[in-house]
Amino acid sequence: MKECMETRYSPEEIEKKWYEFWLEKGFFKAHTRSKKPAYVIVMPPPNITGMLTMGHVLNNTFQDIVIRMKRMEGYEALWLPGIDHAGIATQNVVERKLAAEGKTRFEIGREKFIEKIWEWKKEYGEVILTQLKKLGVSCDWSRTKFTMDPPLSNAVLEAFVRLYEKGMIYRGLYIINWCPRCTTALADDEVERKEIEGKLYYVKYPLKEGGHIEVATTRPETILGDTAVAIHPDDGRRKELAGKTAVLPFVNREIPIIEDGAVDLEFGTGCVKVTPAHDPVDFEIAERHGLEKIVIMDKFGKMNDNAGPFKGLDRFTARKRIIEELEKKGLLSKIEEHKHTLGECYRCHTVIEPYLSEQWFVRMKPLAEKAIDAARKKEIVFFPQNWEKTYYYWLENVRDWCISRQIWWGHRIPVYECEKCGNIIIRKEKPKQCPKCKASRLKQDEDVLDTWFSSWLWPFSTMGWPKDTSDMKKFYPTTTLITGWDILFFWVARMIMAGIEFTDKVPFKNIVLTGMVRDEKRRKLSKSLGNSPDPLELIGKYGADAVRFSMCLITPEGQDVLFSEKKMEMGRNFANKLWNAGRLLLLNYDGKAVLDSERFTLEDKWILHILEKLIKDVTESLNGFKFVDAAWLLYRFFWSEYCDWYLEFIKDRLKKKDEKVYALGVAFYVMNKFLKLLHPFMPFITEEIWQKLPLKKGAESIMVSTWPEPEGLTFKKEYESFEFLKKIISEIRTLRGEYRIPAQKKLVLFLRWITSSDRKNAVFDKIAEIKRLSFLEEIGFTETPLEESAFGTVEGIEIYIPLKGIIDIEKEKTRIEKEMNDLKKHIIKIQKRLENEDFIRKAPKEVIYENEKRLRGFNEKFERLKTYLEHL
RNA sequence: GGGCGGAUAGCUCAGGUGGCGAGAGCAUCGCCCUUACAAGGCGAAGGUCCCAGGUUCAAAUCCUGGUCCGCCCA
Repeated sequence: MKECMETRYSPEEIEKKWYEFWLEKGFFKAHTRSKKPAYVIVMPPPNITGMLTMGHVLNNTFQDIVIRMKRMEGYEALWLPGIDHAGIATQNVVERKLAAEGKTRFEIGREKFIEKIWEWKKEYGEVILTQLKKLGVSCDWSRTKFTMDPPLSNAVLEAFVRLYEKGMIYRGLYIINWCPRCTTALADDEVERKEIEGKLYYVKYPLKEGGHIEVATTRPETILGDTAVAIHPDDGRRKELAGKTAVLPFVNREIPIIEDGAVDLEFGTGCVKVTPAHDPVDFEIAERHGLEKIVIMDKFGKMNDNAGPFKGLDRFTARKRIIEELEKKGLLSKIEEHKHTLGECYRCHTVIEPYLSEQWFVRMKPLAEKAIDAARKKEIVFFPQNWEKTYYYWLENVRDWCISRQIWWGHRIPVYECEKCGNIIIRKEKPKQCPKCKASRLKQDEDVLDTWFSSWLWPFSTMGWPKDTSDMKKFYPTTTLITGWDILFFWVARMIMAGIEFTDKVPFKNIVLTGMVRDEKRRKLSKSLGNSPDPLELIGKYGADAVRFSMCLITPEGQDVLFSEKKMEMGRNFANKLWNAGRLLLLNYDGKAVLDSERFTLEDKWILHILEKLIKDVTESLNGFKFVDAAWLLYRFFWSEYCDWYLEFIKDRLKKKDEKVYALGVAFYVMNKFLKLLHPFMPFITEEIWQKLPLKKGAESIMVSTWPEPEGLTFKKEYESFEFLKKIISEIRTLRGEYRIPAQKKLVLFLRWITSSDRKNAVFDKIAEIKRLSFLEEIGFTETPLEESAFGTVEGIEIYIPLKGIIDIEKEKTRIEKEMNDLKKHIIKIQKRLENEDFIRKAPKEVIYENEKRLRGFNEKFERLKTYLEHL
């Protein structure tokens, strides 16, 4: 009943088949009634507008690895998926779609527009989740959540009301970051700063008292909103200017010259114009000096009534015109090249305008303190640990969070104003009447909440909070969060704050921060650069397993990944190797394989010994979220040990009827454990092979089988003997290579024992295998050195390959001399060390012993090479 | 300006608490279609461990300073 297997692994149908199987069996589902301990991961919800990127591939692979491993370890493993409504991004997408139809959202109105977004969401909103399935992720899809689902929306309103009632939310008129394209406020961390080669304009303001005062600015258009000029109180050079009055060009406003410590003496002329409604620093100066704050732009960044002659111009056009006009008036004294940073909207990359407006804010200090405490007390742990410092730094310098957004898509702020008496009511549901004056006309705040204001509740809003649901009881707090470091502040830190604030618990214990995926030139992957591969194409071409495994192999812990498609071949080739190893076993299997410790051979014990170590090492690496380490351990074990040595070695036994079943017994045993260790990385192919081979032990699927544990099958002595055999075989192969002797040319070879050794037995027992693996006709033994032979030496043994007529004496001499030179260097180094009295006195005994042993080995080898050279 | 991280083979990276003949993968160069696998096998070559000091019996590893390169925050 041999199954047919192609010589090449083709993943496509196999992946589809097993994913359907797992879904059908409900293996991804987690149960609240389970007695098993919970292990929970909540997926960082991708945007509904999102398409799968390599970044998603990377961190969802990591999440899947952890959750699959923990499931196999016997946890009630829950991986909860979901998507995020992504306020600004989604609104932009649907607005663009409307624009294509020649409409704007204002024309169709708020209600209709939101309807459109829901329609859009229905059609495209879950595309990314479908794409994720192709990757093989084992999420509990029955629990898929969306931030705008009624229970999650309820959680958002609940959080808002609670914070408001505690006095932690306030409304105020402040400078915020304004995106004139999205026409909304943004939080500080939603602004991306870019350094640009800009210009610094030096402008003269006439003084009422006569003369001028010169200021420098990068934004001349804001002149129109100036309400003062400031100098530094310690500025001796301009002391006499203080208290005088400047007259603004264009609008002829008289503004005072004031003194304020915030002025940078070194910058520009040392005098700064103060525009309180368009600059955060100037705003503070204005607060200190009681200055007027004049807004000069509308929400689209167009100059307003306060801009006098420039009214109606876009802010950048206004800048140009103002420069021209200043020049005409002779008020522009010079323009300098000037490097400075500019804020951009992180969603649409429009230049941010600092803008005075009324917004809602969350007081962050009290929340941040508790979040810092939690980390200090190790209630949360970062992987890699370094991120802890960044986390502290941000929280220690956190500013209040602007949470209102002037868009339509999102959770509308639950604030109602009585149209009659102006009373403000904060409530989850719209009140029927004003509790104060009983009027029934109440108007809800137009704004919606920042999307992150719903995301920060994600670990518990997805579990049904504020209700005390069975999910909350069983699965909250969650165990591990895996996400990119770029949203440490946006999201991770805020979730910790929210968790502590609303549930009294940190929302997760482990925080694993992955690097960003970049191209080989270290550039971020982006659509506009065209360096962003389509993960689905990659999966189609190489297989999901290969993409997953390759990404693990190439992603250094906590660092950015340099992606290139070529690297996907590593995983694909590995999958093929795995496939063919499975094929080899299957081709030899006649329905009988027996694991019998009485029949273990040297190579059996060797492979079992290193398997034992592999199990420990892989488990440990994964528990420390060191995915690269674990992947390479698996790669090397399987390819360089199991395939290259073990399977090659047992081929002789596979040909013998009475030994075959026992060899297969061990081969299958090791394969079974190995496939399980690999399964979290390559779920599909491991399932396929596991199902094909006689490996099943009471489980329907490898994904619900048990995680391997060390079983005490250690054989130190046999391990070393086998390593010795490997060295002999390698040495012979090296000699062959040196003399370019092709494998077809069978050689006769002589071994000479230098020291009697218990390893002799190992060699005698495995003569057949040694012969086969180093392509020898015959192995003989000799008491004395042989002439005209290629020579090699391994520990207590000398190797001679008679090469009469073939051997090039001069070449051989050079080779041996080079080897002797290298050896001599090391010998001298160790000798010196051992002759050093301080070393003998101070170094640990083991180190001294090790050095002595190594020196003996080197010397022995050196002497043998020397003798050989003399005989040449 | 403040903070964090990095510099090891041509490239990308490993090298907890000091002690290895300094490793891997890819790339390179030989030889081989040896009945699991050419997406393969066997072998080789390739290093001033960024620089300068210091600590130590001993430094790629620890300390100080410097150079260069990333990133984050003002």
